[in-house]
Amino acid sequence: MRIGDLSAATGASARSLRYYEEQGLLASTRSGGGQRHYPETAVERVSLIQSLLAAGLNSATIQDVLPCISNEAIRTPWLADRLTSELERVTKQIQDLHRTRDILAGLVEQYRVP
Amino acid sequence: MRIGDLSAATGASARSLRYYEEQGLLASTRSGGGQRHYPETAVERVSLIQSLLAAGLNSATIQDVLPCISNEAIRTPWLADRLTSELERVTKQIQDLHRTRDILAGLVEQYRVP
DNA sequence: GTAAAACTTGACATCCGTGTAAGGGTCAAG
DNA sequence: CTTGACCCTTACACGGATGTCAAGTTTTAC
Repeated sequence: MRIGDLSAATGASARSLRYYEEQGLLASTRSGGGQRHYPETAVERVSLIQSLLAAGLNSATIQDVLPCISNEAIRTPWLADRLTSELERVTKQIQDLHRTRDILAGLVEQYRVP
Repeated sequence: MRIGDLSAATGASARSLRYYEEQGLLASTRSGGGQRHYPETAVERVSLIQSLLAAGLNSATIQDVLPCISNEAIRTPWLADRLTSELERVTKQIQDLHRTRDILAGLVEQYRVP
């Protein structure tokens, strides 16, 4: 599939897909004329990238953390620690968001027009 | 309390506190020489601001949503709708983060050095 | 009264994923 | 072929909270 198809399938803009590749997060092959082609599996990979970005990981971290193009999955304690630390961060973030949601819910209650 | 005390009490930098005031989120009185003074209640208010910022609300939205300096709480259907919409956004964000946390947990499992 | 610490305003810098525009090349259908 | 849709690279801009520097003023401690 070409970049437009992948974009349509994932909701990521073509710009973003090129950026992911530039950051070493997403691989593509090129046709004779230089256009990118992706395997079907790219859809899931982009979805994963989007999730991790939304969770607050930056592309360098994702690059470290995902088995990728030039970066075969190497099992090191360091990598496991890194992942665990990100996991803890996200878990804390979820807890904080719960608190914030409660605050917002309280405001909604308070501001509701009777 | 002065800005340094409030900063220490909340973890927000003095820069951020001035920014909150500039955005109409935080009030202060000034001493003769022009230095800001805050009531004790400012600590809680800053904490609230920080939560809402962390939840992805921008300062304009927070200004709309918080009963504030120049912006007395006016109960309008519009405001309730706005808050509700933010509440839904945060709720969805929490759901998405749960999914991402599971993904990260899976990676941790997978990369763990045996 | 003097020095140090804290504060003021203003301006510019940073991050980083994404948008967007320019100028040109590729590909498939008619 | 030609045409229109799609894609390429390069480069610059943005948002928005926060950092940081500069030059000057206020407050506090001694």
